[in-house]
Amino acid sequence: MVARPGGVARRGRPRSAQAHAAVIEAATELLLSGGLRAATVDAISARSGVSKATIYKHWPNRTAVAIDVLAERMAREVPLPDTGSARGDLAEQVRRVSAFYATPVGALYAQLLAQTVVDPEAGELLRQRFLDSRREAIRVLWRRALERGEVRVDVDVEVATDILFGAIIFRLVSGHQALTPERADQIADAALHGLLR
Amino acid sequence: MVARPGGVARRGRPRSAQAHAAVIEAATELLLSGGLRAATVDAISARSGVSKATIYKHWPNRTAVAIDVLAERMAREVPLPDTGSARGDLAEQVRRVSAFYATPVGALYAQLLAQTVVDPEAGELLRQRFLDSRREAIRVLWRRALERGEVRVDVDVEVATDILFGAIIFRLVSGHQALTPERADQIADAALHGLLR
Amino acid sequence: MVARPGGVARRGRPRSAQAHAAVIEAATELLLSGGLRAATVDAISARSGVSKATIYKHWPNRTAVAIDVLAERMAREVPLPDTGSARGDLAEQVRRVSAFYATPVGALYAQLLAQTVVDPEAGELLRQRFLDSRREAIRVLWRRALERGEVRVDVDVEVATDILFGAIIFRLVSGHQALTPERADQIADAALHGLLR
Amino acid sequence: MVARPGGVARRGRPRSAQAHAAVIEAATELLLSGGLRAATVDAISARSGVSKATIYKHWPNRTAVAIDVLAERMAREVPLPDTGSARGDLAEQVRRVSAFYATPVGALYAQLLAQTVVDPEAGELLRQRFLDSRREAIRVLWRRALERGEVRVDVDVEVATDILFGAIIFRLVSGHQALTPERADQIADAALHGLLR
DNA sequence: TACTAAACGAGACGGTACGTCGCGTCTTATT
DNA sequence: AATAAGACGCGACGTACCGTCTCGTTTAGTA
Repeated sequence: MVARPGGVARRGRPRSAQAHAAVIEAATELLLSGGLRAATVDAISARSGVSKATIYKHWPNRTAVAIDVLAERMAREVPLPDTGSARGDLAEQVRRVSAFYATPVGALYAQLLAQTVVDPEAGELLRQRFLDSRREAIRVLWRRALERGEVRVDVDVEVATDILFGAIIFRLVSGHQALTPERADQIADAALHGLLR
Repeated sequence: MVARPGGVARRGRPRSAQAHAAVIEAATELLLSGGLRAATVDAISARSGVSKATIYKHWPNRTAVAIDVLAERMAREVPLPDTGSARGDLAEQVRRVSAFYATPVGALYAQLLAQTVVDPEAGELLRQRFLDSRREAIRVLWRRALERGEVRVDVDVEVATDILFGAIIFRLVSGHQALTPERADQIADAALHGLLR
Repeated sequence: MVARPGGVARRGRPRSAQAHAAVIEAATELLLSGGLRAATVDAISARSGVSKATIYKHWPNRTAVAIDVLAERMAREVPLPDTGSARGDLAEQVRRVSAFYATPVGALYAQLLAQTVVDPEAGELLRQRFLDSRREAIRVLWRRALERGEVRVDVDVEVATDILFGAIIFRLVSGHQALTPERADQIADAALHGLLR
Repeated sequence: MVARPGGVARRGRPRSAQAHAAVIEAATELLLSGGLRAATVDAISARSGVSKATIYKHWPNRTAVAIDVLAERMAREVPLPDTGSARGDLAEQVRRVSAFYATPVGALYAQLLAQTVVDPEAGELLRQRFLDSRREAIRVLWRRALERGEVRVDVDVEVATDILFGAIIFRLVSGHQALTPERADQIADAALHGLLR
């Protein structure tokens, strides 16, 4: 039998990994073009050619699909910096994260964060698949800075993380002002001022 | 005859203030007991005795009703402090806001903030009816502090606001740790450390 | 001051004949262009500039307005024939009625007849304002024919009327075939064949 | 594998015959107790336990459901007569149809006929699912009578059908007089008088 | 010339039903 | 035995008319 033009998936049994990838791809496109709203299970199914039942076998709900899309993108696009100084590393990380959030994928993160509040299970999932590893990365930077004696000993690392990134998240979520690189620098400066020795 | 204060005389039967109030009351109850999810237009209509059509004449959608509920509560429950010092006022405000967010109504705010991201119109409305006035309150405190020479001149008030409340919002929205009064104090301390002279 | 015909002098502002006429005109336009469906009270009000409340003071419901429109048109457009023979008169009347029903106003009649079945009050009204006078006209023709000895004595006039016009109504209402003049003639011929001596 | 009788094998879950039947049953009850008015889609859904969405997948609107109810009843309750003579068959059929229309289901037919006029799509459906087969039955009787030489050759079968049943329909729809068996006989007699040789 | 009562336009109101959408589950035929 | 196709119950959406009900504004007749 001749292969189909365009490499369209064949129907039938041997398709599991392929179906998974097709869903992620279709979901990514929908999420980037129309946001979380547009990525309905029906739409993903129609676009990917994967049946709804199969999607529900791979993920518990549509939010979980979106979280997978986000986690994959974030890991790929925002690696940890190492500039040699705590101030430099932390400021650079704020800048990178801020830049990432300004992209369409960043907007997706805000939408997922939002979903979290209404749907606790999605929240747990988002934390597991995404947030925890990001916070852990900050803990590494902070520990490094502590060893170098660059930061205040009396400030908890969790509080520090909240302060450094909370302002950015706030801006991202509430949308009262744009999240420009300049703003990100100002925020990093002012926040670090209270955290460094 | 004197023209009405603030407007032309409207023709036709005026909107029923009673219906409006009944909707707000029913919505409040539903929001507090079941969150944003439970406050469907059908449910509000059934509980308030106000018809769906009327609700849709007063508000564009259910989110707008919830925003009105929130705005009313927040205005009533979180007045501006005046302790005599900038540090005191700002720290006290962070504490109050944080305490408010820990209540069921505060949880509602998080849910609305969430909705905002998915629904830009709701975002605009939330900013108009709620956020702008809260931020304006902070600006007043900041200006007072500037006059007293207590805060850094080179920090923009918008950045300061983001830092002071962003961390709280972050915690509220992402739910990685509980928002206790102690945490609120720590956050206020560390953040203010970077903002005061 | 002259006493009003048939009534006490009424206090207050008299009913506006102009409003009445405007409603009839707007309703006629709506009925002819979009049928009974389109002639909603809201639409009539908007088009005529007469308020809904006023319309409901002049008529009990929208069907009553349509009946008035129909009655006025029918009376104006289909007078009784007098050709000199029973066969001629009756056949001519079948032809005229049939031609009238083929017009847009005739279609309206079918729609009202239909409404009748669902809404008994409308049925009573339609019979009073419209049907009774039409049937009475046939009775006159029939009596004339009886005197001339042209029709069967053993056939009840009501039955005769049903047969003569029922076929046309059937066609009009069920729409299985068009109501052409030729068909009307054929129907008149075949039906009269069973009624004449 | 052998192709299915009358069609290609359909993919996916087949439509539930059970749901279909439940809708028909619930609709029948509602129609008989409260007429076309009472048979709203919401009510049918509630009574049958079948969701609105499913009902709308099986039928385009509520009128179509009622038409199916009617067609099923009529086919079951009014079989074609065969008395041996054309006069007998046709007269008997007029009597049977007339008796059927006098029942609550008959009243439903009138209401549907009514709906038809306002809603052309419903009209087409009613003709397809109901009227055409009834008229075909008459054509069979007429042909049989023609072969026996009992009816006039110069009368079209469509015209004959209109005359025989139009009077009954007229009475049914306009409600000017009751549709008694005696009247039905008189109508059959007078009408046939003009159609027989 | 006022007064007053009814009718008026504008439009809000409670109510009922509409037809649609998305969810997450299920059933059948296919491969 | 995993899939695609797609039907299903559920619940909510936002809209359309219905007929009723305020409002503030004419418009005549009455005092």
